Amino acid sequence: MKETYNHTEIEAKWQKVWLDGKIFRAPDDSAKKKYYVLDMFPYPSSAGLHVGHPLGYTATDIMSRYLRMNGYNVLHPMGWDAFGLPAENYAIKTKVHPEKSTLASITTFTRQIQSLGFSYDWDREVTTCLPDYYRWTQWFFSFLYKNGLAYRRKAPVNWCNSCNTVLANEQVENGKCERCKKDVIQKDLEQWFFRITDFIEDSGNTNGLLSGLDTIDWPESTKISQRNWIGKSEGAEVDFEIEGLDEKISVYTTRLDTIFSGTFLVVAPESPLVMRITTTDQKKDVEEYVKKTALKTELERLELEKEKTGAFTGSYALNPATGAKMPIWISDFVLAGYGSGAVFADAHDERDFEMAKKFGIPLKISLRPENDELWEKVKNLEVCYPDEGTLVNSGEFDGLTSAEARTKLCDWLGKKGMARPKVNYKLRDWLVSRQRYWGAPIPVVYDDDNNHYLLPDDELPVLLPHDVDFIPTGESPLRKSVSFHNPEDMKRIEEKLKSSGEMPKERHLTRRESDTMDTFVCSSWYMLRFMDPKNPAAFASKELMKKWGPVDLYVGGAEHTVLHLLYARFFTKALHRYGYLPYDEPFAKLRHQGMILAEDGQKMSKSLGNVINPDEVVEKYGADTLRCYEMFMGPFDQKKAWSMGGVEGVRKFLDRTYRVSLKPIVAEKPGDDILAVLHKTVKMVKEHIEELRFNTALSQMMILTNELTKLEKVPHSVLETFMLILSPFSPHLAEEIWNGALGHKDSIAFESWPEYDPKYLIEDEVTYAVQVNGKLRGELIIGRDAEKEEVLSRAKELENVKRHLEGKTIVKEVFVPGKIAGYVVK
RNA sequence: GCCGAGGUGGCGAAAUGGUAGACGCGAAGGACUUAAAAUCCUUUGGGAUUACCUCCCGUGCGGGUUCAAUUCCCGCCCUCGGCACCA
Repeated sequence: MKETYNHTEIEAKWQKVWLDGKIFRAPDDSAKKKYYVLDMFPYPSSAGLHVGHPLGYTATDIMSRYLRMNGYNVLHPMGWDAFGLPAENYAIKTKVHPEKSTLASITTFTRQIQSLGFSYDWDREVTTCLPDYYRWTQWFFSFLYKNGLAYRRKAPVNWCNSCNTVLANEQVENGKCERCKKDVIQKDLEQWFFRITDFIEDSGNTNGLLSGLDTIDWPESTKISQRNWIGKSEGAEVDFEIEGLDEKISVYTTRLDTIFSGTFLVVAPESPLVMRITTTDQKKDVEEYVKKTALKTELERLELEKEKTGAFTGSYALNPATGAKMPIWISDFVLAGYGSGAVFADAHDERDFEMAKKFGIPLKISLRPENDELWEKVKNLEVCYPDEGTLVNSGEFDGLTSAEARTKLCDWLGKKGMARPKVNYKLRDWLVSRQRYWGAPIPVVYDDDNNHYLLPDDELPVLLPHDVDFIPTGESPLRKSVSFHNPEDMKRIEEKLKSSGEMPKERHLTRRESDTMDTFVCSSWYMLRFMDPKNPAAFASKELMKKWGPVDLYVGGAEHTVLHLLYARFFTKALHRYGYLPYDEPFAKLRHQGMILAEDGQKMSKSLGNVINPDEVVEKYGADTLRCYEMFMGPFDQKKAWSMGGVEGVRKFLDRTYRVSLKPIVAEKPGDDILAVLHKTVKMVKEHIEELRFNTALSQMMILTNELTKLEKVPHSVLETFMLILSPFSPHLAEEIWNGALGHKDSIAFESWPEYDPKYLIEDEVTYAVQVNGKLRGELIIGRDAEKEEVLSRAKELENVKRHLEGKTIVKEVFVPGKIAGYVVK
């Protein structure tokens, strides 16, 4: 071995050995117990790898290497989430085809990831933008369609004017597009949806998206986010008759206890009901208001500070509890997509209260708060009281609490057929069609009457054509592609559809579906493809999915708490329901990595010029240093700021470790002192790896290196054990020392994880902290077997302790074996 | 507004009822060197005292439980993240 630690040479050498030898291949036929460790696969951006990527990848690599050494057959794959808008936007700007730029980015990412020495099974690499992958994405569309879980519907949808495409609810942030941060507007369009709402509750033996959360080991905060996003609420549906019309309005409420104070109804302006109930007198007002609302952006509508707006329809509904006439208004604070798009309004809701005040609509009170002072104000309609209380002005229900009243009122109205219990959810079906080019084509064709037909399975894949203009026009770029609508293909498909009887004889196919699928569809099932990545006959075989799945440990950023993680659960549950999978949750254990901030504490960004390039760190300090540094920065799941000083500190640790290996390596028996530190380290590293507490695992190994630095000669067995536990963190250096100084022939990667011997952890002498009234007053070093009486009487004799006991009476003695000797004095 | 995470030296952080600040960075001093770098050693929360023994204060703030609280309980403050007119 060389005199100095040459990371460049060492790392290149071992990476070649690992890659060429394919030593991390996960065999399908191994008898060992399986363990599936998965990273959220990256979008290969043209900016290259970010230092945030190796944080998660190092953690999973440590776990994978650790588990292999513990006898597991570890599946640890890597692939590319390669469809998506950035490549397409880049194409619009530069005319470089997205496929070209994406494949170039993948090449860069591959080189960068491989330069970090991760133990991926590269034979399982998948790339979502290649036909052998996306033909199965298309298969999933067909699978969902055939089971009634994919459907086409005209609905108000989120439209981004800048990206020229529709967006899923999950992709709208504060009324702005998740990607380009421009305003999102509402449009009525016919789009494809996946019926994710069908999987909220349990059905058959498939756990729902809600109850399934109780079966998986995920961060509680992520589970809570998913529950909130699904937004289950339990209430009642109440019918309101409309005066003079043979029509009823059904309204959802969680506050049936306030029904007696309901004085008006508010309907969403988009509701189809609006035109039917508007009287001739009010037509002008209402139409004007509806038009104005339609022009507003999502952001304007969400503006919370704004005054309530609205228009009177001229119609009246009848309160089912009191029979009173209730004017029906329209206002944009009522959401068309939730419940029935209508609410009954009263004085006990802040929004309704505001609306009534603004338009002079009469209000009534039906709830009394505990506080008398408040009650005076509430009674006089000076303030809104939206909380629960005691019923008043509610006939026979007076005196009940809100909770009691809700049940009784629902029964009472239920008997008259005017109300029933009802559960509502915020989660909507997933809108998956996008008017963009760089995505998986939807396997559907249309005829001259605009009827759609699912393509037969043998027509898959529908290849993405290359003869397209990327400039977004609001119409999908694929629409005008000539090769996409090749007459021969269309004719063949038409014949197939006609011979199967799906298509009437008199119709003709005119076009393919030109929308592509949301890229989240591609990433909803990739964890399954890794289990059987080359299968030409299925997205993955049942046997291999049973063998490898579910993912045992999934690691990625917390930004995917709803989008990807919810969609992937939905896909898994759909497959489970139809018998493809023996499990209904894709990720048994999930952990998030914290964000890495720039040295200035801000987010890394090109415009701030504070981005750290992992390539430069690898070149200057080495991959092992980068890996260990990122693990040493702090708790894995917390955000933390980069520090080049910290990088150098970790590099010094590896330098010192290297120098330890240059000392004389001797066969003689190690001393008890070094064995005590060694075995303590083995124990702690094992425990801390299992809890993903890599920072403290490394601290302990630093202590060991510091101890070894003090020795003249290094016992062979000590260095051997050290390299074994260091190898998951710093695999190149560990291999080098294992093969060089320690003289082994085989890779360290498949050696057995060392056991620690508890006998070295027990010290002959222990130090007692001696406390008087809980304050430290001295230390007592004594044999570990010393009895309580002996410890307490010896501790009492310590000079300083004596001083604090002088003139006081001992009222209690405290004894914690091996730790505390204490006296409570008065 | 609601939900979640967090607040400990000059800095990143340890310690989940038992000696607060392990480990690392930074800083100061020393050894080696012609010198520097590298390396090695020592010191390093604040204050009093300098007898270097000891005492007081100290984990966002205010209370409480306990012999003992960063840790448990109650009430606040601040920072960051998510959701947000969901009736």
